[in-house]
Amino acid sequence: MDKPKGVAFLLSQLGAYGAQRFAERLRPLDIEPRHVGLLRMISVSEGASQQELGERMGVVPSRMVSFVDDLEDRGLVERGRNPKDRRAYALHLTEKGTKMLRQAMLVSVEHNEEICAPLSQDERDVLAQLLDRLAGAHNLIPGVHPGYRHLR
Amino acid sequence: MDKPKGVAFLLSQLGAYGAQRFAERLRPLDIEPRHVGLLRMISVSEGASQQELGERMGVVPSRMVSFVDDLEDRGLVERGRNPKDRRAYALHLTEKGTKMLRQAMLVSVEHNEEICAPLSQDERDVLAQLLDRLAGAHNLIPGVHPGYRHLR
DNA sequence: GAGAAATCATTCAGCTCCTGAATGGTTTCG
DNA sequence: CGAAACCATTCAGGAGCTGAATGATTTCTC
Repeated sequence: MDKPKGVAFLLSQLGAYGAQRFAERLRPLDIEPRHVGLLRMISVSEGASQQELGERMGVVPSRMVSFVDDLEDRGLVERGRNPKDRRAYALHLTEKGTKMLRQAMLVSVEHNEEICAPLSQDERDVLAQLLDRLAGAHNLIPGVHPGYRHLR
Repeated sequence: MDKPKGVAFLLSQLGAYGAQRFAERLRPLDIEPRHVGLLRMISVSEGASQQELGERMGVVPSRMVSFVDDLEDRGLVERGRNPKDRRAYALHLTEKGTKMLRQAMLVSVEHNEEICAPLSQDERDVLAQLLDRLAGAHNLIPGVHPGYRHLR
C-alpha cells in the first residue's frame, strides 16, 4: 500500500513542516522566519539600500517596504540616509537588531538540531551534502520566497 | 565566506522551490498542487465525506468546501449523496477527474525527475531513504498544509 | 547646464487565501 | 420525542502578494 514517495514530495513536506516549526520557535522573539533572513542580509551588507537587498533575496520593492517596516517597528533596523544618494536608504541594524539576530541564529541551530535528530552525524553529513548539491544545481539563492500556497 | 547551510534551511529552500516548479508544470492542466493531493485522496477513498478527507489531510471543514468547490467547478469530482447519512456527501471522481489524476501523476513523475536530475541513481536512493526516515520520525502525513509564509 | 529618462522608495487598490464563529439541515442519544 | 452532536456551508475579518501609479532624486544626453 505504501508507495515509495518521491524525493520532490518529501522535500516539500519536510520543508513546509520545518518552516512551520521554525516559526513556532521564533515566536517568543516576536519575529518570523522571513525576518531572520532579512536581518542576516542587512548584517552582512551594512548600509545597503532596500532595492539592493530585495534583488538579492528575490523580493519586489513594494514588498520590501513592509518587511523593513516590520523590523523598524520592532526597533531592529534603522533607515539611515545615504548622503551619496538621497533617494535610497542606508539600512543597518540597531544594537537591538544585532542581539536579535544573534538570538535567532541560536534558535536556528536548535531548530536544525531538532530536524536532524533522527539521523546519525554521518547521515546528516551525507544528507547535507546531497541537498547542497541539489540547491546548487537548481540555482537556489538564500532569499525570501514569495508566499505560496503549499503542497497538494 | 560560504558557511555550511543547515539541513533545515536547505529543506525549506528546496521544498519551496520544488512546490513552485510543480505548480508551473501543472498550469497547463489548470489545477494546482493542492488539488492533486485531494484528487488522489478521493480516488483511494471513494465515497468518503468531506470531513473524513479533511481530517486525514489536516484541512478544516470550511476550507474543504472551497477545495471541493474548485474541483467540482472543473468537473473533476461529484458530490454524491450518501443514502445512509443525508448530511454528508459521498465524494467521488468523475471520469474526467480520473483522467486528470492520471495526467497529474505523470507530471509529478516528470517533476520528480527534474528535481533529482543532478544526482545519480544511487544518490537518489540514499536521499529518498534519509528523507523518508525524517518524515517518518517527525510524523508527517501527506496532506494539504495550511498556507504559510515562507522562509526567513 | 537644461530637459529627458531612469532610479529608489512608497502607496494603494485588488486579489487570493485562511480562520473562526455562526447557521441550517440531519442524525443519534437518552 | 426533545436535546445534543454532527456535516456542510456561509460569511466577515485579517494577512499577504502584486502591479500600477506617484514623488523625490539622480543620471544621462545633447
